[in-house]
Amino acid sequence: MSFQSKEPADRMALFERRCRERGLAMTVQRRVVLEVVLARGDHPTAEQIYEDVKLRIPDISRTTVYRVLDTLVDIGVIGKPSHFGAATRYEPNVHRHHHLICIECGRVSDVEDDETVADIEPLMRKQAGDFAVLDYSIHFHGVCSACAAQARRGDI
Amino acid sequence: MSFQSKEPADRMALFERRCRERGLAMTVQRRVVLEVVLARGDHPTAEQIYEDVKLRIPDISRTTVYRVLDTLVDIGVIGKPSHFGAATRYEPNVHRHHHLICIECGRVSDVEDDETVADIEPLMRKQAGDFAVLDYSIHFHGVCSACAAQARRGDI
DNA sequence: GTGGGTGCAAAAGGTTTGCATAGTG
DNA sequence: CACTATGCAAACCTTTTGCACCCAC
Repeated sequence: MSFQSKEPADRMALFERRCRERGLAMTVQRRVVLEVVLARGDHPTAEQIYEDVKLRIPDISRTTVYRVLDTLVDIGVIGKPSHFGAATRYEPNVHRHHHLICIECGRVSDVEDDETVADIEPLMRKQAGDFAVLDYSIHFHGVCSACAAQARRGDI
Repeated sequence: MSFQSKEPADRMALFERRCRERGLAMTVQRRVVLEVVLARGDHPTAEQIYEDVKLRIPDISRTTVYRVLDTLVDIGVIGKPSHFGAATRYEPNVHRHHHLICIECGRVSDVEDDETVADIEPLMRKQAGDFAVLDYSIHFHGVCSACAAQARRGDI
């Protein structure tokens, strides 16, 4: 598990390295979008990033911001919080439970919380600080048995 | 922490009770949308639910499905997995970390994982089963200090 | 009968795509 | 100079809103 420094300068160096490795052009747009994301401490949406970038590149297009963000996530220089995809999902389960999310096929399945609660309860208190934690939900990312079997058969 | 049975019959009884308590009409649409969500073991999108419901109520409108789903979540008879909202978000953080999500203002902040990993590692293995867990991320839901302060001042 | 619920159509986000142009390596 | 990345416009997908009609209570 390689820890990546959050220092903008280091991250920018990582960005340049990754671009060279993959033969990607280091355009002004990519550089500025990355700088903007690093400069914000929060979790901005594409639109918020677009607004910030426009201050420095007034003629940039929204499309470019979307494409650049995708690229930056692909090469691992910025992150994208775990999401179930574009559309809202619904589920029969109304009590505390967690999710297994297959990174291959996207299928989501439930994990009951049961005795796990005991493991996390102290963590909830610890993480609280000045944030009052009321509940939590864990997203487990991995490969489901179906996709693993498929990969084993060589379909990759 | 009240545990709600997932048995369709029980859930339907709960639905009827909640509707009566709140003076909500028990329409065919609400009943069928609920039945459809309970009948599916997965985490369907509104569109998938709409398709299923249309088999039984061919003239139902998409709008109604959206509105009914909202209502069913409100009265707690179905769930909606934790989501950061409509738009995709991006973040500087690329290593394992978790999120505090304020249920009042929607602001998201990071929680470093650090020693927490040790607490969860056995859980990752335990939950695995035939699902190969590669990573996980915890969403903590609660009230941030700013919103708590605001509530204390009576702005609720 | 009355008020909340539904259906329709239109609009409002958010994101993606096709194609011509511009800029990087 | 070649090829990739960008910009524009239009399309697409998901969700919300306003308004008239309908039906459960």
